[in-house]
Amino acid sequence: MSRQMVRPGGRSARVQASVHAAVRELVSELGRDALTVPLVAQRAGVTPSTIYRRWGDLRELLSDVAVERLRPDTAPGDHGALSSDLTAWAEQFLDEMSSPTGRAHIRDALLGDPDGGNAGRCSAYAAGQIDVILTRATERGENTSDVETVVDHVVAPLMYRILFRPDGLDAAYARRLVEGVLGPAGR
Amino acid sequence: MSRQMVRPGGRSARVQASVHAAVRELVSELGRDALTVPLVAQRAGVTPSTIYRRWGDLRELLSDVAVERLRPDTAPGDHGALSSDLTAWAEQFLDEMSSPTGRAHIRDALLGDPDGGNAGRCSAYAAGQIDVILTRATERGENTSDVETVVDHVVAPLMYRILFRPDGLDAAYARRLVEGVLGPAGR
DNA sequence: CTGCCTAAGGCAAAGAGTTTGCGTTTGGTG
DNA sequence: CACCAAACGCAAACTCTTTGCCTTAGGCAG
Repeated sequence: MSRQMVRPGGRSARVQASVHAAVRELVSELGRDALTVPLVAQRAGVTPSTIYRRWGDLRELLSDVAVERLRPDTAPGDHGALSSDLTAWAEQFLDEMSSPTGRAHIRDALLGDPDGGNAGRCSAYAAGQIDVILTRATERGENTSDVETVVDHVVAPLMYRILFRPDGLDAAYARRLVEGVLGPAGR
Repeated sequence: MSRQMVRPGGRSARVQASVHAAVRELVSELGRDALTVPLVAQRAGVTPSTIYRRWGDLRELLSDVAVERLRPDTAPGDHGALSSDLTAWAEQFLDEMSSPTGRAHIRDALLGDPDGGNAGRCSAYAAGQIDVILTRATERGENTSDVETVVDHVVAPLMYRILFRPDGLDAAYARRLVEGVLGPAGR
């Protein structure tokens, strides 16, 4: 239902853009909890029924918007070595995701997502970033792990704690996880 | 708002029990998506406003019920060795949690949970079970990891994949995770 | 370029769920 | 036993959601 095969151009695209923009504006103005479909519709200049028909309900709409905001907008930085690349990425990931708005986006993405497609997309974003880092390391001739291992040892613990135990998370924990997967010496 | 300091006995307790029971009945009869607050209220023999005032909304109520169902009802089995105890527990955990109803409970518990209290409770359940297993191993004289390590290396990957990538999960994966944390030889 | 065809949106009424004020019941407590 | 406040029931007001019907406007074939 989300990321639907809308007609690619014209009115459909305009409506989608305007609704997404309305959601972003209203979230920052009134806070996430104050949103309602009629409110978003009014700001976007459409009728509520349009939103209900396209997205089903508010949660799916928020899920759509959340996934977009979770998409990385830039390739991970190149610091010259696998261990620093991965550490920097993990620290930034934790920082972004563990903030109140980051957590809200993750929850939204997970929630309004009957088929799990949006959650899968989030996971793919992270895996993609890690793949870039590992590929770069391989090209340097470094000895790398594979993506799945890094997902299991770094992304999963970070995400688990963000979702289930938001307390006591800091950059040092992220660094420890990266050390754990590469070996203490940076391998 | 959930797990509130309700008056421990009398009517409040009866209402809570009857509402929880109504949720469980209706979920199994009509499916989770068909639930509404008025429906639950009718079955429970209370008025909708009672539910709204005690739980806030349907999601928080479902979160409450879900957490109860995620609570382990029995101590982890004793198979005589750490590696078999942990493997059996992980396999069962994956099996229960990755089923459609298990996933639904996890999602419900996470979703209707503004302050994260319910999610923390879920995590504590798993940590408690692992602690029992590790303590037993220590008493046997086995060389054990600590709970946090097992959470990071076993629970977190399982949960991450259940939530974000529900495909391709099987008992072998759970076994591999346990081997990873104990060492391939069972340590 | 023109004219169909259909997906998508607008509108408005009907339906359903949510919120709230007020009076009553009922545990807890001195 | 008497009091107090939490919790509940009731019902009205309100908001959100759903739905049928009509109009608009992309896309596409001729």
